Amino acid sequence: MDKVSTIKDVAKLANVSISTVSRVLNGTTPVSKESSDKVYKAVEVLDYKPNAMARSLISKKTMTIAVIIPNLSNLFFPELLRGISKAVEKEGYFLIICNTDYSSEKEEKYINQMLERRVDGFIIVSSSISNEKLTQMVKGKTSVVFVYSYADFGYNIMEDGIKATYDATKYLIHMGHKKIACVGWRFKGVNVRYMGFRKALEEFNVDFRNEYVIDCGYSKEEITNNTIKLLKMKDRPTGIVAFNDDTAIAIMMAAKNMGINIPEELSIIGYDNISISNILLKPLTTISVPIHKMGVDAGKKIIEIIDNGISYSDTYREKYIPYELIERESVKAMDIDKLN
Amino acid sequence: MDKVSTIKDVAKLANVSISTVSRVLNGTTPVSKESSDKVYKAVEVLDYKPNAMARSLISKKTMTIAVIIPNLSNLFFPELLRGISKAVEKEGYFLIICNTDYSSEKEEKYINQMLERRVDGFIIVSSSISNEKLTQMVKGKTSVVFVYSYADFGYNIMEDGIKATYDATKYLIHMGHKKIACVGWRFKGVNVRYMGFRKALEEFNVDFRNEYVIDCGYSKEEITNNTIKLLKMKDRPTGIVAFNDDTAIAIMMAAKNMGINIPEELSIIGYDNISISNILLKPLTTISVPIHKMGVDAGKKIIEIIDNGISYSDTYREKYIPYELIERESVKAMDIDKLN
DNA sequence: CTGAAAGCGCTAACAC
DNA sequence: GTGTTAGCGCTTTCAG
Repeated sequence: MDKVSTIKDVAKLANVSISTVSRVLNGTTPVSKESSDKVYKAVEVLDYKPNAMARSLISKKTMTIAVIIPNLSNLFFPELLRGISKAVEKEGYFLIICNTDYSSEKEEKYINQMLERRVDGFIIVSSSISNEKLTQMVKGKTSVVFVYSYADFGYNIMEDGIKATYDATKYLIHMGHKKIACVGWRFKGVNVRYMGFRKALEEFNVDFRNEYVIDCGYSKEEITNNTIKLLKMKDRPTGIVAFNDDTAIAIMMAAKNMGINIPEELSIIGYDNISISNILLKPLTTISVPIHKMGVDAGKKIIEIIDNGISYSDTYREKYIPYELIERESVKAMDIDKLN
Repeated sequence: MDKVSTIKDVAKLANVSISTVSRVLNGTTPVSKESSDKVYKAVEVLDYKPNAMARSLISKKTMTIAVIIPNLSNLFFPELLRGISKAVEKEGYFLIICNTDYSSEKEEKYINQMLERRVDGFIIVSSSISNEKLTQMVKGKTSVVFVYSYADFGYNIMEDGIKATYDATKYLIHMGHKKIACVGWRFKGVNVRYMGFRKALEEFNVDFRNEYVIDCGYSKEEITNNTIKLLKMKDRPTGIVAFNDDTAIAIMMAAKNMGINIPEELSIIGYDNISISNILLKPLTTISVPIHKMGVDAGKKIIEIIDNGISYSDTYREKYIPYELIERESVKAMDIDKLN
């Protein structure tokens, strides 16, 4: 590899001091045309590129934002990323992506490494770190925006998850379903979706059955295996509330492979409305969340926080993002005679 | 924001010199237990995190790899990213993602900025920069791996695009189609897919019709509009070769909205086999490319190049990646009577 | 307008 | 073992 040239090389070739080089390159102080011409020529000849790290060391700005995100397979995340990326690039910031695989150890590790890199800010998505730890790690130390993370400080973006899942469940109930299962996660983080599910069952007097609660985490494989078990029950559910579309899709595939028709024999409602949910084998009825917009919001917000040095040290939560239930084809109304 | 502490603060608090601090933190030289204990305690108290930039300035290593990628909407790219990310994280590297929106200006800008940041290497995906420019910009200056980019130097990863598209087109021909269109891009970069399409038509003596060539770039909107036009033709094609699955999906949707059934009235073959292609409204017949594996390969390779200082300055192209045609449900065999 | 010099936070000789 | 010193590549006073 060719040796990269430094400001010194440029200065030497242009026959000026390094401060002059710095000045013409940054336009900080007026410089004679003669000098600046010489500098530009030298820069050209040497293909000089200022070292951003040396610069950052002084300016204390890295123009980079760390995105801590649990995975890239669930399309929700790339879509969010797209929004973040769009908002942030416009302002000249760059994104470093840290994939945690839903592991809190990895998440901690990455946050610390990003802190060492002195990134200007963080966007932490679906954090799986405990609140106390999170507080200790980042509160007051850097700018941060949370998305789907239940921190008790900082700026948080998400919709009302309890209500949304409540609505999804209610929808199934109103469609005449009595045997309703949920598939997702139960014990990870604050489980608003599970809470919403329970709430709806309770409120509408639908039997809650523990064997209809599938707590399987986020891996496709686990979801599939557990769903198969669920659908093999003698008394299987007629409707499933999936805690996200990614899960709903896995359930659909499992059902398809078992020869169970959707929605005739099994209704499914998802959550997220990821872009592909309407072009599936059976277009998915789901809770639609403005994913891309959330990304853009998160991106804009983190920059605002960085630029204005706002510190949302105390609890602050954006008003919940609006969501909406989209009816497509994956849920069927139960026959009247089956209603009782 | 709290002031972040430096090695100096630690040294002062621990009552040792900064070199001692550095030594215990890096384990470079033995240090007395007494000193190291004091240092650790001070680090703890001050919550000291070494400044990675200062460190990089000396070590000339940033442990970061820039990924230049045209967009995040086509699922091909997130899937590739996932592979890259997986391979690279294992070795302690981080990814900085640069979204070019298929714009060569943006691409140039980002490459230069990443050069300024002294990233250890680049993975450039689907570059839209000319070969000369690319050579001038990066050749000999940094480590780089290309994916789907037709550079005449460096390490390149891709499959034999001409042959693959030839196979896709041949498949349609063998299924009895005589009126075959292609939808994709024609003039961007080296257009191997278009070449493969033409080659098959020619070889099997199928009429080539210029109005069946839809050169519409990558935007969903353009694809949709152009497809509608194509399908409104009095003498519309019975089969379409889409240059990627993302395009195939847009075509499917357009057809659906026009009330045209797939595959009964229109056959479509895609390219990429992105993960959702088999759970679509109509599972897509497509050319399957090992996307995730390509990502992993790219990640492994760039690290190998960085670590060993290998410089693929001269033309070097990995043996083409294997691909395979996956038959699903989006292509129909034409009736015998229509064969002539 | 321009150069010399200090210093960003750290590592790596170099002495003791 | 440990402290002092010289940079890494750059920006920014401070003189002139």
